[in-house]
Amino acid sequence: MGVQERRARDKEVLRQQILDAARQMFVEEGYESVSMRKIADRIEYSPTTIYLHFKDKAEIFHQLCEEAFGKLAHRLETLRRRHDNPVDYLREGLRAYADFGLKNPNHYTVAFILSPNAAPSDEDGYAFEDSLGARAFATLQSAVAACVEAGALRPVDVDTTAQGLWAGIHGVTSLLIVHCDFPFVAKNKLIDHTIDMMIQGLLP
Amino acid sequence: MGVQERRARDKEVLRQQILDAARQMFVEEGYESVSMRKIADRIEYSPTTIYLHFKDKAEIFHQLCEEAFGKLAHRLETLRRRHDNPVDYLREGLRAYADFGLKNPNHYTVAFILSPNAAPSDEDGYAFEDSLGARAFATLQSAVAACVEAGALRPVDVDTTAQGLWAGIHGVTSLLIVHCDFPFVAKNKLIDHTIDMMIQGLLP
Amino acid sequence: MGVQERRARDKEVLRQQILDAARQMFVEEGYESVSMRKIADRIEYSPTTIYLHFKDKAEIFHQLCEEAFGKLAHRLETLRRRHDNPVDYLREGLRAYADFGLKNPNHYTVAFILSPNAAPSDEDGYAFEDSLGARAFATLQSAVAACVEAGALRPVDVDTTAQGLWAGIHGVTSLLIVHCDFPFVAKNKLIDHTIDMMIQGLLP
Amino acid sequence: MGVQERRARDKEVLRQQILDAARQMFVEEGYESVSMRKIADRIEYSPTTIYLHFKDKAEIFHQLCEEAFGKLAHRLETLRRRHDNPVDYLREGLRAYADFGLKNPNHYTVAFILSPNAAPSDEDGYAFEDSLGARAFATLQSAVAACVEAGALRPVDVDTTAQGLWAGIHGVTSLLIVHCDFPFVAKNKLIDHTIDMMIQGLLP
DNA sequence: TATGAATGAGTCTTCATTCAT
DNA sequence: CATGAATGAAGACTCATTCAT
Repeated sequence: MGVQERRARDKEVLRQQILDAARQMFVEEGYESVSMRKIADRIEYSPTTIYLHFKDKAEIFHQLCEEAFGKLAHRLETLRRRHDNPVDYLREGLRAYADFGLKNPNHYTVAFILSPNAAPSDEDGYAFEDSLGARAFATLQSAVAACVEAGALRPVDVDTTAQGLWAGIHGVTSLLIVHCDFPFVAKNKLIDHTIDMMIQGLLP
Repeated sequence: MGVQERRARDKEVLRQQILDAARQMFVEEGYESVSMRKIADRIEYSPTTIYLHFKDKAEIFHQLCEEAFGKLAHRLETLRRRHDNPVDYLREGLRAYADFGLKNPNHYTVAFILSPNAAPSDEDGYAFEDSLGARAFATLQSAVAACVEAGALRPVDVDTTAQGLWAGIHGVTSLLIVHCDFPFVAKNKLIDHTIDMMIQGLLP
Repeated sequence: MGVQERRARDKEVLRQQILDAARQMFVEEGYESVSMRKIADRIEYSPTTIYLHFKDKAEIFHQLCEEAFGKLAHRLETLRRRHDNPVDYLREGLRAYADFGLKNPNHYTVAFILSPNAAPSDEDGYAFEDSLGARAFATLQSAVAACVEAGALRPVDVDTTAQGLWAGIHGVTSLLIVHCDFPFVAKNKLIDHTIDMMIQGLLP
Repeated sequence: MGVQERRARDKEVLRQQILDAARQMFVEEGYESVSMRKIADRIEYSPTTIYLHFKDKAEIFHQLCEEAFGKLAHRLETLRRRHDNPVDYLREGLRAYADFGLKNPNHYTVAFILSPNAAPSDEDGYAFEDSLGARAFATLQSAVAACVEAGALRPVDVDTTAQGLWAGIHGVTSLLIVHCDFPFVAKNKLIDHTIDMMIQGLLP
């Protein structure tokens, strides 16, 4: 029995090795330029072995996305439980989103910056709607709704506003990650200012 | 001498033919999926011929990017001349930026979305800072400055604000390009709302 | 001992499962397209397990061929017992031969149509002469001899005639199998006509 | 000018080298077992080079078929011009068919024995009906028709009879080629006997 | 100037098979 | 008896690129 357990653990370890290598490489080189061979080389296994763990390249990619989405969704949900004031939660949620991205730039890049178009997901019908990404976004959306209902924000359209806020915070996050050489002002200052600017514009 | 001139002209014509074909194909299929052979097929020349005009695929692409950013910069500068009210100009400039991205999704992707590390250009990476893209950003920056000086905006920090606005508009633009499967509200609505939200938050 | 027996029985059952799955797949997809993995998938065992029962793919196939030819030989011998009139038997035997081929096209193809050199069996090539296929041919030969002895056919050379008849019936069978896209007249009509033509030409 | 000519000749030579190698290998190993790599190895060129001359493996195969069909059709048509008596022509045509196969066993094998199913010919819609093979068969068909019209044969169905005759002669030919180890009676004897048997059975 | 021929390296993926368990 | 993990070799095919002409 100990044998089976160790095997399962070994398998999981290798699976994670593959995912780690792939995530890093996708970020470094982009989806198309990463090949199964290169991933295999990096982890020092044969290409065939990868196919024992993942159906194909697209599956690896999608798995990485879900992983990142899941982490983020979890964090946002945890945060919500800690806040009574909806606007505070909105602000903190956006802040947490950016922090998550900056602390997990590889995960963030794969899930949000690289095109899902990159991974064709043929018949699979990998739909953003069904993913954990959608769940993360839903959290934001309901936060906006709560604010509007509470009269804490102008009576704006909830969908549009939620998407606009997401766009804004994604913008800062991705610029800071991708164009890390650009002479940005201090990260925190920029993030806070951007959030302020948006929320300020939504107040009654 | 007439002969030499005609030759030079012919050469330039073919060069443009290549760029035209490539531009269209990059938009349609993305950088990685376009091959020299396919470009050659499209213009009905041999692949070898392309190498007489461009060092490699990256050079073609780089050229197209500069071309596109040049247009953007030019457009922003033109816009400026048409606007007296600095806030109006700011709004229109941001709008033009987003429009540009949506019309040139692949150029935008390579220049702004993807990591410069991942960028295909051979030796040096596509350096955003040196490009015409930087010139476009400078225009935005001076627009913000103008607003503040005119008292049309709160006395915010110009750099931070300009970068925040850029982040916001980049966020919408890139989300719309990359996550085109996401059920966004109407593109124009989302863009306008995002711009409004930010500028509203900056008014005195 | 009961345990050993049950084990032996289980083993035989699995062996038959493998053969059944393989037989069907060879018919459906052809020799080359069937892989050990696919067979294993079909019977829901691991690929490795198959190797406990068969040396390799060729052995499975060889086994299936012998099985099939055994059936053909058996059928021809059964037919013989049912017929008094030697010419009737000859006719029915040829008919049965063609039917057999059309029902087992892949086995027929490997055993009779393809070059023994091309045959997949490892070391020695699938030796027609040693197989049950040879036994089937022997039956045909003796049927011709019986006809001639009975004066039911012209006093032709038995060997030549048997080989000619075999050639003829093999011709129809293999054409129908291999050139299945050719606009043949109805299969049965063609087979019957060919048999008629040949036997008619042998009558006194 | 001489340069262009030599180039064209060189190209044709290489093309033939490829075809020759492929034909032999298809005969020796069967369609599936022959790979582009192996062909390339045999002619000592890189695999890529083959793709400069043929679209894919199937195209090579089809080309080989057409080549063989064409030769045969040509021979049959030449023969027809030499014969007045339709039954004589029929007999000689069948004889010529067998001779062709025995003298060009590789061509014959590829075109008639190996399955056209082997070469999938996807969208191409490679139809036997359009091929030179159809032309060869048409010659046989019209020979039968001529015999029947002239009253030299029984009033049999022309299509069925032509196909039956083809089947018969193909049977001898292919057996003699493929099972060259089988203790057949003398080749000519067997061929003649088979033809006799069939034609005899068709006489009035 | 333009090209046809050629290639080596690379793409994803599947194969039959082995080995330790 | 059965298997999960692993692999080296091979499959068809495409790539960017070079070289002689």
